[in-house]
Amino acid sequence: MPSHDPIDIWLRPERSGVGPKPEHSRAGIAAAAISIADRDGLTAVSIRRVAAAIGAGGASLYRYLKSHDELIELIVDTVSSEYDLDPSDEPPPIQLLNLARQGRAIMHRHPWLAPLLLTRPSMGPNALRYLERALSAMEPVDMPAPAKLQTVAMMTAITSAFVQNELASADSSGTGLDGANARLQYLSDVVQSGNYPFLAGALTGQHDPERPEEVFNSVITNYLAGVGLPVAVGSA
Amino acid sequence: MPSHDPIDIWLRPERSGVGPKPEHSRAGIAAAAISIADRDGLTAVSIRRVAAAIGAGGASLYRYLKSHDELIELIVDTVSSEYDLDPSDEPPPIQLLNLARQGRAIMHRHPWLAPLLLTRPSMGPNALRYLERALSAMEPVDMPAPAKLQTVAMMTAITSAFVQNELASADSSGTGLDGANARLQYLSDVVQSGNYPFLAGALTGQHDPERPEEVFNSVITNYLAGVGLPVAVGSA
DNA sequence: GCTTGATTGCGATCACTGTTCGCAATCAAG
DNA sequence: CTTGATTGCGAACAGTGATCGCAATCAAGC
Repeated sequence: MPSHDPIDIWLRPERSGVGPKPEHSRAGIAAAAISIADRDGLTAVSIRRVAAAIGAGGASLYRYLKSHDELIELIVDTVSSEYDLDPSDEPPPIQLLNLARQGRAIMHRHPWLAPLLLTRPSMGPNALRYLERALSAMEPVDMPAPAKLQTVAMMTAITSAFVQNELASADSSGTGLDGANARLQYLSDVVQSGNYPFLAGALTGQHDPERPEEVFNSVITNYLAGVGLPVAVGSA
Repeated sequence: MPSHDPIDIWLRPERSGVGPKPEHSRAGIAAAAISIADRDGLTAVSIRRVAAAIGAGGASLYRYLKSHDELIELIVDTVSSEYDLDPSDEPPPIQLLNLARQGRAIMHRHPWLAPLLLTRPSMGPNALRYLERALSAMEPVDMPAPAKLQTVAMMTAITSAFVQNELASADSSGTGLDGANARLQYLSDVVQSGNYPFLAGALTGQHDPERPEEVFNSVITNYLAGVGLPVAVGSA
């Protein structure tokens, strides 16, 4: 019966102006939730914890949000405001690459973001501004508009996937204690079992210290070139 | 303090052979959990529901799994057995594309899979077999082994991202009732607001009925070509 | 054959979670 | 100054992951 879509939070006005003044705001709630997520992970972002962080009772948050899903929607859109969307006159692929690199930076700042961006549509005002900016960057490109939309969506999806890979491998090599021990033990077993010769070779070969930044650039550039936006020439 | 990594499930033997015979098995648990996830979504896969599905008490599952995370790890690896990994003598990019297409099919069969594959490492035996198979397909390719690993990881990541996009847009256009109404209402507002002219154009332009299958093929092919595996020539 | 001890099944329980309800307090509108 | 919508929130409910303790089981050792 109630549609409780994660979207209509953007249709509902924040205040209604009749009752007592709200003691909090969506922005404040979002800020508290983001700081909790940054410090303790996304699962720590519960209604009660966020409420406690702004000095409110648990049930009070439901005066500002209809559900926990809307809280997530809210923080996703809020961090999307960290994009610098100033116009530029560089060629389209360069502009898109720039947007993707900003996205990567934001996802590194907020490690919980990357998974969310892939799972949900995310249609808040900041996400819309981002989309609009990307589409305006592709204005001179000869391509049907829906295809442009698809291209942007795929680019951010690839970015998110790339960052998730980065974060996952950073985790496994990070602590060096309990987690890494079990993992190394396991992989060592895998290598020594002899059942996976190629994998063994790939795991024993030492990593080149290749800059992930460069790898990311080439991944995005390659994708864009594949859909018809080479960095060299601006039009098809 | 206990390491409860989601990995050591693969190090632990399933049985210990002393006490009474277990009434269930990891395979049975996995099958029940997968069927629940397929029907009611991933969030419905709770310890108690899976236990009830196999006719067991809630706490009994902890004799087979150390945590809910391990249950997820288990079902992810179990559906990974749906890959057909028979060897082939086709050129490497073709083989990789074939693997990616199988991955897409599996993720369509199990809509909860795509998000999971991106979030977790997933190092179970079936995942390892898949990796080994992909690496063996790239044997003739002149590329450092760790880079090959990265390439495979990125390919499955892109596949997962692509499928998540597919599933998300299928959802929004599917039911036509409560959800779609709010979404259409919202997008209509966005278009009519005039704040997002490019977005408005992209949304009003009608979708080409382009086959998603073809789009997927070209996305993967483009990526592979970008990392140095064009479909035309097999070696660098 | 019997004892021993590890192992299974599981009801009860704890600490959480999202969410709803009801009620007192507030404050703009008429 | 009354009215009525709105806020804040304690209490409660259903479900979650996880732990503990105990009865039942069953292979190994004597």
